[in-house]
Amino acid sequence: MPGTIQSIERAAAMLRLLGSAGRPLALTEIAAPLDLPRPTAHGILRTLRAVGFVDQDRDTARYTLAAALRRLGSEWDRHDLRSRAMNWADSLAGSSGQEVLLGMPAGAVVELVHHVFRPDGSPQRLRTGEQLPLHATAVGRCLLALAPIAVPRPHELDLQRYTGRTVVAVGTLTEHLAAVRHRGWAAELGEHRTGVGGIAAPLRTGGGLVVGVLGVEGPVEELFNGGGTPHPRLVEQLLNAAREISAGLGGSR
Amino acid sequence: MPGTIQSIERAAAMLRLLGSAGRPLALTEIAAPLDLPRPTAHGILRTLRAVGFVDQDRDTARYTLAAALRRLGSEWDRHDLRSRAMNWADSLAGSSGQEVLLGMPAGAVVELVHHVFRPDGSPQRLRTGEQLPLHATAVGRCLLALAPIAVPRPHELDLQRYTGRTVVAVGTLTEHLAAVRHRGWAAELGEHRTGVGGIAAPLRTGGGLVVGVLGVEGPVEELFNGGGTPHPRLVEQLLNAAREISAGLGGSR
DNA sequence: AAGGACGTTCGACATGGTCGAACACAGGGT
DNA sequence: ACCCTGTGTTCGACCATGTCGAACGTCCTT
Repeated sequence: MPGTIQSIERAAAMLRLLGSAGRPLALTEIAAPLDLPRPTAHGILRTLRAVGFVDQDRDTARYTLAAALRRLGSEWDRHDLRSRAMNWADSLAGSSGQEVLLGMPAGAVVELVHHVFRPDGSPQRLRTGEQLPLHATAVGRCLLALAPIAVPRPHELDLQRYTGRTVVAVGTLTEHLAAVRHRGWAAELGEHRTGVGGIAAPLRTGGGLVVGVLGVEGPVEELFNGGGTPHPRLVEQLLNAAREISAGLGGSR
Repeated sequence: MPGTIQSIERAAAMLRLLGSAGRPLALTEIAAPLDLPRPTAHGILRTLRAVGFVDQDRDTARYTLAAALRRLGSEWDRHDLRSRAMNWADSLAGSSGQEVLLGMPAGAVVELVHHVFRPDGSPQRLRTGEQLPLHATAVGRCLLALAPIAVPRPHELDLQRYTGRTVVAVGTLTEHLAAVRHRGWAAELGEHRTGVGGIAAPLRTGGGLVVGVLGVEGPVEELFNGGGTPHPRLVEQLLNAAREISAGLGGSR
């Protein structure tokens, strides 16, 4: 049974030490707890600095963990959510007959991290990476209402008009968001693209934190009945998928 | 000028690759882009797995970034906030003449990551690490109102009574939280400890995310006037310090 | 059954990592 | 001003450790 690579183990121990320290550490404060000679510790730190995992303060010569390590984690968050949700998203497109969107908050927009084509073979464009307005889409509304910390507040948004139906009054939008909070899901009828509507439900991790949103999008007349209410079966399918995905993230609805 | 440690550089490159991949990767999918022979790549992965930075799926043998890397980042978040806020917290204790608390959400409580003594030389105990109830303290109220995603909802809390003034009705608490949202800061008069009150303001990162809370605590009669309203100058000092800390976190009020 | 792809182990070997000695610099004390 | 101490960094001898070709075992496809 082959062993492990000592220098890599030492580097990892160093990163853990820096991660759990309450402040930037000096070389001797790193070498001593790890029982390493100073030049050995210095060589490892120099390498970690070169690869961008550790920063060194120019004046004090003290070392801290670098932001690159944090970025490593959040990039993985995005892909982690995608990999955990895509099977359910695919399945939802099949059962609903509509296209399905998986989104995450990204500043003043919602960014699609996964997109499933409407399964009718019609010509479609892959929308992964697309950024949608928060106020005029169901996925965006869902985040505005249920992840208010992760996105700007309604009055901070540039409420641009996309169609004749787009809500651009803060007061009206705020009322809609209150309804979303009450129901637990969001809806939108032709506000972003004429004739196209959507519904959306939040994805939560443990502790209830909303980290993403699952949405169904399609022609208004297929998603909604005459009174502007989505078909109950469709809402049920959406909420069920969102619930399953959330459970897989350590959360629930 | 000495060089860097090759094996550590290779390990870092591997972590970056796994971090930016959209899915778990097989050994060959890791070795090829890095131009490493498979046994070399395997040795590095085996080590990264041993130190807890990489996970390997038992069935598929594919590799992914491990949660330990994410934890490294969030531990640093705690200490990062502390190091960025402590100067302002110290200064606020000096200008207000009261003890100052710096807290972060921690499940169903707010945990103090920094505590500044009341600067009058009276006997005091260091409270760093102490966990305070969300519903009965100003720092907790602030998180309940302004970081609702990071903490449980009011009706999910165990509304324990600490003094005769503690609010233990969900409805009343919810009204208080609405007032906090309206004002942008929280207050508490003798609800956690008899005769002791506090006020608190949120600390935000870029995007408005509330990640912590700054609070002032002291005798009720020193912080509040007869009508139960905090002295305006004290609120101003608190909000100014919170604003400065938030700016340093890439955020604003 | 044969072949190919891939994860993992083995072990020879050479090179890359280690680390004692030395240097440079800063700060404090006399 | 000089000396001492502490600490970050460099140098280079040396050998231990990391590398990697060959081989093995497993799984999948034809």
